Amino acid sequence: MAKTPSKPRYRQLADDLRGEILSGTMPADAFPTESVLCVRFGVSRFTVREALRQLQADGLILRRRGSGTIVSAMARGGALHQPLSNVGEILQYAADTQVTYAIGGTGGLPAKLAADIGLPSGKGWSHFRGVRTRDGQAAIAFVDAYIHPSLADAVARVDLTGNATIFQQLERLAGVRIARVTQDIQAIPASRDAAAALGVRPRAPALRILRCYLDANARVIEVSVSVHPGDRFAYAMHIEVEG
Amino acid sequence: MAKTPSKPRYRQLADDLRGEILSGTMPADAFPTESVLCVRFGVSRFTVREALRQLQADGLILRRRGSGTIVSAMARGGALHQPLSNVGEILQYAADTQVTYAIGGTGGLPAKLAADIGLPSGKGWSHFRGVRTRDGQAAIAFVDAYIHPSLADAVARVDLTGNATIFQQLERLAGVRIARVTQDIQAIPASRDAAAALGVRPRAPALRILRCYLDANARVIEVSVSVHPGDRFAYAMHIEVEG
DNA sequence: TAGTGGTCTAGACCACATG
DNA sequence: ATGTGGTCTAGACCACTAT
Repeated sequence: MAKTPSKPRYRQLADDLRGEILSGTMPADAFPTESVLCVRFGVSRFTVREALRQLQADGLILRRRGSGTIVSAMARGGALHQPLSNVGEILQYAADTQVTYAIGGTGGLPAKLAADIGLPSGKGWSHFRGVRTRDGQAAIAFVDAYIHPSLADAVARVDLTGNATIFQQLERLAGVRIARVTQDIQAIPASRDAAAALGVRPRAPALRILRCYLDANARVIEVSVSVHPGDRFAYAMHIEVEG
Repeated sequence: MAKTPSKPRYRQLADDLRGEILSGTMPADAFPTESVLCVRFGVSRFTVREALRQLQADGLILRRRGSGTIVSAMARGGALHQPLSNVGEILQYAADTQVTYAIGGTGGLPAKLAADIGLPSGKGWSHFRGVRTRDGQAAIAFVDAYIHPSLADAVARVDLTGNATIFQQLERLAGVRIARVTQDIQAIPASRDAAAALGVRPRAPALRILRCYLDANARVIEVSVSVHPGDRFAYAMHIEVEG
């Protein structure tokens, strides 16, 4: 046997249902009732509701008290929009993109960046700089990443080319676990460096996403600044309103 | 008695704890245990966990199996960042901002906008155009909003000045309930109209947020396009990584 | 080992939408 | 009136962290 991390049952159930929805097996207007799912899968209502909560957060289903559950129209929607924003996926549009990093040495955080996130500049942060592309097309992101000094040994083993994000590699190499990510999104004029890397005019409108990756103790493990060309990149998300 | 919407107990509990956290009454490193909260508030563990789930989604607390619950460092953080992103609040930074709308008549959705969201242009959509300001300071948003034709009668009663969002008013006036909001965030050059309203150069970097407000049946009730000046506006959010 | 949060059960009552 | 999803209880066992 391979390793079996023993997924919780509600997650397994959610995965099953997600498969049925995305493959089109599930009729859009006749999603099973909670009680039906209970008997069909032999689990309690708690487990069913926990699974459905995940699917709802993923934007796959809509639920209404008294009325029932339906499959979201967008879930089967065509190729244009893919507004699926798993809490995890939102960070790893990496699946079909590739990145190439160069090592930028170690030092303190840039003063302006440190001020923005309310951290001392410090010293010993590892710096990477890279470009993310999609299928060999034009670049979609110019990225600066700064890794906490305590992870310097893991940094030496980071793969500089591929499609994994740095924080994913850190989780594997250094045994840290990211518990929360903060994002700060702003429109800025592209810097000379970014413009050159992205193939746009200097000062062209660009989307800057400043991310802080926190571990379970609220310590900042990584800080990244992604600059995206305004005409080639949009950040899609959706929000469920409280029931 | 005034109306008592009878909030669920887990929400009441969440509000109480949120108050303690934000006021600083709660010691950051000694957040009560689930079992302690059960006896202190006389509720079951389910109710406590449901409340804590809300606080966690709001970014106020961090939880770890075996270890316990702690108050997020940012929760007491200074004035600079206020990364609180209630699922609901994320849309209504309206609390301390004011808006002034003008009626733009009725008609079809602009062709380009309709194409972006995959909707037919249609006809009979009500159009508003306005500016949102913060405390009389410079404008922070130039907004175009389009309301679904079926709500035309409610539109006539919309308050054009104040700090409520249009979709909040529609919920009250037309009895519709917004179940989901999709957002599409992009950097664009400010149009002439937007630049004039926001007091920036034409073609200056601006943040465009395209929102679709969906009801429980996944019907698009409202479409809004907000243009924010890049140098005065940042969109802050945070993401909890799955446990 | 003791205590934490994570998963799960088997019930119950309620608010709400639909026929 | 029936059935839906939303709230809530009182238990239980488990995985994990800390000591």
